[in-house]
Amino acid sequence: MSLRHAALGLLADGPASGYDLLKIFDRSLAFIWPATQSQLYGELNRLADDGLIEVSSEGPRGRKDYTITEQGRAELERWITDVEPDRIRRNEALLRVFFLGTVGPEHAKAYLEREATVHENLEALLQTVERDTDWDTSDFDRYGHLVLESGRRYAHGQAQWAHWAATQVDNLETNETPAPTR
Amino acid sequence: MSLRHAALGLLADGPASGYDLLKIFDRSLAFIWPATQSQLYGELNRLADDGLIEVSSEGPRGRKDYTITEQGRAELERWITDVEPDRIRRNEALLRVFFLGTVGPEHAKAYLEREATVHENLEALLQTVERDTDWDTSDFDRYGHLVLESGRRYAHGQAQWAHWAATQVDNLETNETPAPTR
DNA sequence: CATGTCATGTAATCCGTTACATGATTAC
DNA sequence: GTAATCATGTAACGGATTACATGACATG
Repeated sequence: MSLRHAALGLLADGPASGYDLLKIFDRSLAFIWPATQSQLYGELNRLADDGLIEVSSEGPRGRKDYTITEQGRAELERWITDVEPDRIRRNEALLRVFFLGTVGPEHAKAYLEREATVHENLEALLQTVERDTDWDTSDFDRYGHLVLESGRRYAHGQAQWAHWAATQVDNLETNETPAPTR
Repeated sequence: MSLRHAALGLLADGPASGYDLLKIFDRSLAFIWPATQSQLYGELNRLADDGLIEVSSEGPRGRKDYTITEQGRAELERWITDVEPDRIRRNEALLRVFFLGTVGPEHAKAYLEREATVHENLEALLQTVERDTDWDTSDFDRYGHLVLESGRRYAHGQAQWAHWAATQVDNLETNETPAPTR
């Protein structure tokens, strides 16, 4: 139930509509926790039903501004400090690596070099975002900045790993017991 | 549909039953692509219905050994080389970081140090697995070894990041425009 | 007045998790 | 004979994705 708490967390920074939250999602949380429009609107209704947020004003075009309640703040803190995070890290790109033996060394190396490029591009993108953003406007942005740095390091590390892994392929395929050099 | 291809990939290494695959999952793919028993058995039936695998022998206790078909091998290769991997990387622990401003600097630092510890433990665990495993028995294991190294580097990097992030908290909270030192 | 943006909602489908159910065979 | 392990399956539920639907308001 993380989307629930993501929405709650955004509303802890101030009132907003579903539409507002969606835009914030797309340029921040989406990297770490994507959410679709349907999903968000549904969750906001459920949060309101449960008293964790409430409609604080209604605007034109059916707009509803939500405000977090005391109960909502308590639930958010509980979630952050008392609930052990789920450590599941599904990764389709790494899953494929297990099976690279079935496509032959050339395809395998090409796959790994492509992974390197993808992550180099990601690192470059994150660096651009880092430069072009004012990180000092809210707690949300200040802490978001730390998350971005985590992503940058991850992208950098994965790119390096992929280059290294590509150099290992020939060792693996010739079946000389590898003792791989890190 | 990654579980589908994960099962296909395991069967590319040789025939096995759902029960066998489940055990292999638990000590290899589960880190990157967890799957439950129900899910696997269901998927194997669907793969057989679609002609990508077939029951090659039936043993005691209703055991069914599956073998990958030519069609299945073709589909596996197509998936690895032609299908762009999904890049979604949901991470509940990092999601919480966005909201650390709501719990105060002490809780925030404690949270980040705990993340550091968790990842240090993970790195240690992966190092143990690395030492205690014979990686040279199949292509699956040889390439799995590369995946493990990716995980080890990730755990190491996240731990370092978390320590660094913890040192940044005071800067952020005193609202001195940070210019954080990497 | 037409197009774009704002704004919310519903329905179908798929994937994943949890729990339950059942029975055969092996080892002590 | 009874407990552990082998072995497969079903059902209920919840979360996520995609597609569809609808309409108000603003801009040129």
